[in-house]
Amino acid sequence: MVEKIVDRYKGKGFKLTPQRIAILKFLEGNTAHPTADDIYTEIRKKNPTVSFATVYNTVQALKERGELLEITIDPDRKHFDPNPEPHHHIICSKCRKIADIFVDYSEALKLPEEVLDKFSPMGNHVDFYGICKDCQN
Amino acid sequence: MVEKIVDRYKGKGFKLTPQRIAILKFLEGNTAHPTADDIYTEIRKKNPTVSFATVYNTVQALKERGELLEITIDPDRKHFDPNPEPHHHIICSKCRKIADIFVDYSEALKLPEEVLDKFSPMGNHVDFYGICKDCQN
DNA sequence: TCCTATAATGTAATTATTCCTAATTGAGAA
DNA sequence: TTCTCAATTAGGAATAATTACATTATAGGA
Repeated sequence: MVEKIVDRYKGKGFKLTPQRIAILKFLEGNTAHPTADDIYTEIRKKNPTVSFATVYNTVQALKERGELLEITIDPDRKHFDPNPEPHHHIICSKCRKIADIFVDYSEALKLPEEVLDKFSPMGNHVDFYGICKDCQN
Repeated sequence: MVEKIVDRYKGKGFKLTPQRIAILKFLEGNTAHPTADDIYTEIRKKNPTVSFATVYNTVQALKERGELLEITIDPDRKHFDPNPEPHHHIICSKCRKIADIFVDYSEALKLPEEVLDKFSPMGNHVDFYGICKDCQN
């Protein structure tokens, strides 16, 4: 797994450090939509000196490379999604759990003329709100 | 205008104070999607003693009554929309301006079975991203 | 192995928001 | 109109999330 990560970033102007590798390993295939604090807390278990600054620096660097999405569905904090494929999310209004929605709605999401007169659209994201089964008891 | 506001809230368990009336007046018909700070700054011009706590208390109370929407499209700060009708938004990635989109996409926004197995959806909101004409120069 | 640009760290600073509490006040009851 | 009390206020302190910065360390190419 580390080799895969090394291969992926080798010679791409992305300096691989133990801290970054730890963060990348944690994010790899992670569908839990962690917050910065989630990442920090997890990484600290094995790398107790990693700072928040490094976590934020790294997610920022990944965002700029288009390899990480910043999710704004939760008004309380940012969540991150290491799956950069365009997709959507649903959040449980009670426990704040977030799940992925892999449906391409772009055909349906047409904008009216009066908006197109004022904006050139570049993308979209659908927030769904609901209650998860776990919270319905 | 003040009379309209008084009529609307009279006897509804929502205590009308001068501060709240000032905030309500500012929000009435406001399509600029102000932040808490925008509201605070504006209200302070005529009511220099109003505090942030009052602004937050008031938007919270309005949110709970379903008269105000909290917009999460901007990762940097919350914006508020005094139009409680379900609608969507587009934000300019450069100047952060937000505009309303009055289109009902709910017919198209169906969720796949595997999501419905885990969540009972209650609503949705579409974030559009783009560049506004003002910023294209 | 050496060099250098880049990254990490720790801390301080910012920003956004919430909490706390004593004092005040709106609005219904008398 | 006056009284009463629960709701609301101001203001500052507390919290949380994020960013900035100066210094130190190190990854990775020469």
